[in-house]
Amino acid sequence: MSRYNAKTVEAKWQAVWAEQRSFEVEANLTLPKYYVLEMFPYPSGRIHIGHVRNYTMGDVVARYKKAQGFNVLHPMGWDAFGLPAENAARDKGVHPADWTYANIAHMRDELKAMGLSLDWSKEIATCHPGYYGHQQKLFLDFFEKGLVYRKESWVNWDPVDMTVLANEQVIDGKGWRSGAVVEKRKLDQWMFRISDYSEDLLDSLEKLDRWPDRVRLMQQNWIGRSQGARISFEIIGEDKPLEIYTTRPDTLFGASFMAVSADHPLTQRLAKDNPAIKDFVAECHRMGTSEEAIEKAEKKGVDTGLEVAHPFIPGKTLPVYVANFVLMDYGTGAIFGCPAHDQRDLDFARKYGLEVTPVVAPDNADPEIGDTAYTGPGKIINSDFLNGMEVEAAKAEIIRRLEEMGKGTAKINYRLRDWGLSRQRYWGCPIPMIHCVKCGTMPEREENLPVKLPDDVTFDKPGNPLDHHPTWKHVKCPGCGGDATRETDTMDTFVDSSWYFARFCSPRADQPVEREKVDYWLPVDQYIGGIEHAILHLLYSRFYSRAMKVTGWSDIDEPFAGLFTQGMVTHETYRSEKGEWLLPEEVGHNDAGDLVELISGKPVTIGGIEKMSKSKKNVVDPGAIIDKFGADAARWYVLSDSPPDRDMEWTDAGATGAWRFVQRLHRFILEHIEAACPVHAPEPEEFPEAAKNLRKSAHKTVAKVTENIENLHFNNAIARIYEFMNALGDFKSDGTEGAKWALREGMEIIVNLVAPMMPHLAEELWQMLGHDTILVETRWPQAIKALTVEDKVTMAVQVKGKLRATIEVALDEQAKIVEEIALAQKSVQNAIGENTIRKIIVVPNRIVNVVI
RNA sequence: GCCCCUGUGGCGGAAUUGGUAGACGCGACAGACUCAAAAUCUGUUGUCCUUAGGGCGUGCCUGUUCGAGUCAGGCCAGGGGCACCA
Repeated sequence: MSRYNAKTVEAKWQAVWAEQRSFEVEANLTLPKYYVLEMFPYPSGRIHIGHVRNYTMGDVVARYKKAQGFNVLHPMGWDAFGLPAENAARDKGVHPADWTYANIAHMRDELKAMGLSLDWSKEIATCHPGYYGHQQKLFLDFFEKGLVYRKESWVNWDPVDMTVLANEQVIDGKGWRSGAVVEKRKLDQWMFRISDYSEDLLDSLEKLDRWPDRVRLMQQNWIGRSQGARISFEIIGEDKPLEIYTTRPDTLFGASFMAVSADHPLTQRLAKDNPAIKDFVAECHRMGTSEEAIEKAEKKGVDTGLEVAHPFIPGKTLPVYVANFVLMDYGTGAIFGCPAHDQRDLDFARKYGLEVTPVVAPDNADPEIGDTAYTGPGKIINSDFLNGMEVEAAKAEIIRRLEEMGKGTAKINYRLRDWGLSRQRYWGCPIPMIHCVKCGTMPEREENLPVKLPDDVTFDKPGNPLDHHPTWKHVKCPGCGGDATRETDTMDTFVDSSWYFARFCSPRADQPVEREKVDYWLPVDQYIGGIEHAILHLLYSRFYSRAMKVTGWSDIDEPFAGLFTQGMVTHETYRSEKGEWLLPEEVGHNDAGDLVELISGKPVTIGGIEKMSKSKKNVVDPGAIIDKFGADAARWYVLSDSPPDRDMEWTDAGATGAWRFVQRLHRFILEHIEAACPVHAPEPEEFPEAAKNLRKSAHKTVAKVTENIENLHFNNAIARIYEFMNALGDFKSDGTEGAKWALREGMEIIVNLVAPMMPHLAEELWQMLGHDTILVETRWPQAIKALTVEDKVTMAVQVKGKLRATIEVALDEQAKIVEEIALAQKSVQNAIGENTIRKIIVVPNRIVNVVI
């Protein structure tokens, strides 16, 4: 018998779909639309299992929705700007564009081999001027509406390579290539005013009811709305007060010091003639720019010698410190320290011998403070007029008093900062601005868009190639026509991915988007991607859709109506003797069974199981899997083994099981087609008992699989299909018309249910079943309700919560009768023994619990 | 450090959302077919008590409940994000 040949069959159906343009769609107001989108990939060179998982999930949804009669938009593109292309240019001497387009070509072939229902006619790449030119247009529109501005902000500076480093390029405070200690440096940078939308971005999370709760929670915490107070402290001997922000004004009587940021104007002024402060500020600037680095550093400070007056305790003064844990970007860049009720303040106070006065007493607990600050609720003590109040009441009262005195006010603060989009790199979208000595910073004229990247660049010098290009930046000012220079910074690649979903609606339009198209297709109905994008990418995209509304490009606030965050695909990490990351295929076992580097035979260290990432090289090439077992088996495997929202560790064993199922289903249809009735035969009047049961099983499966796919529980859908396959295998036909008909029905149903996951095999089987239509144009099966309900149920009988028997009763049987049957069981009687029955709980159709 | 998530057999996981823990798959073991292997098929497979029948069992500890994998509180372990990786 011929075995199923995945390779030829898959190629055959891919050709058919391409020829029939099965997945190319146009906006059509007479049809209900459904927009399925998976996060587009970075063209790193080859697809990895994470992509296979992500795109298979999206494909199942897309094919399922199409079978449900929706007009489905399912596009694909490339997040093609970014650092790795420049690294390749430096390391291998390849031009970033050549490297990127070669990678795209290879990965496109790989994706096509997966048989995804993508509309390839809508493919876009963000590094193409046809894309980024429109991004520049959007930037200019945003600039005109005041959504973009320029501000000095901090970057990681490598003093040896004379270049700006990304956070991931800073390892233990040192540059990854030079090894030099990284400094913070201030540069003029372009910013988006995302913080203007803090409140809206926060409040609108409520409406995103098809987003995972955890993502909404993460965004909520990220935006970080806090209700607090601004308080001004009089600095002794100074005219201007010190403004602070606090979320705990109720602890003001426990204040023992003030702390200001190293970047606070007061600090900068004092540093001029105080070497100790100057040195300390310099030390702070040697810390990285990441919040993690700042939080993990030892809490340190330096006394400025200044003192402030306590607003409520006459004669009491507090010393002012410059401290490394106070952020200039948050609040006012200055705080009061209340060590008893804030851990950082406590660490700091212990280090510098500052006083620790508890002012909140937890109920029935000793307010003695050791090494742990008390941050819980309680009653206020040691605080004059606040004594005896609960924390919340005390906050309100002290703000009222401060307002009376004109020394403070209630203030809502957000943690969310404006989005710095400037990057000092070549391989990104040029910022279309021009600096003129006379006119200042001017937007480029629209007719000059796109501002294209120059091709002739070199990466042999440190710094930004655009900056040392001989001619590119020298232009005439669009205002006065005089000599001027182009902005040489390019945009953060998050900008590219903040509107690509809108561009897909009209990917070849000569403006960023066409209104009718985005009005029809947006928002994305189901967006699928990694949880690692839970905050930044999704938040930036939400901001972008608001900004595009302000500039008239669309009318939606929220770009993604439904979001699904798939778990990451993880894999062990490997390092060579020298500490370099190694790909799994570079690693193997030697004769002695030790893990070694295959080329050199040198030992390999196994690291943790971590998210697959380019930088750690712990990636698996799925090409080999597809080559060996076919795309259908690979798709089936990534869906079957783990719940889609959880992390999945790649193992080779699972793929074999999927492959076996492909064979089993194919063989079953092949061997049983003769035993089934002809295609489109009319339904007979009578069914033998076994056929009735098969039909019940089939229709229950349809109902469950439909529900599972709706909820994206693909692993459960597959388990149900396996169960039905087992039922089909167990079916004994008696040769009657009813049996033949039920067998065909079962076979057709399983082929339909399997189709979104294994589309090639399903098409092939559909044809074998005698159909001359193709499955991608076939409607999803409907479960017959009457066949999905049973008239009998099995109920569990517990005595004192322990299972003692199971009983079979009629569906929705009266509680009294159920009790009788339950108590009649011998094992139940044994368990009850001499005890008296106190109560019997009957949960209909589920369980009986006899309480003794 | 801060925020979020996860923890169930040898393994991936299921559990009608508080109601029979371990569906389905992988692996393993035994058998059938075969000269043999592969493939396929059948059966067994949480654990302990030699069996009948029971005991124990969802990271750990406490609690709520007739009943807890599921809810609450406290721990432990692993993972993700922390604003210039994408």
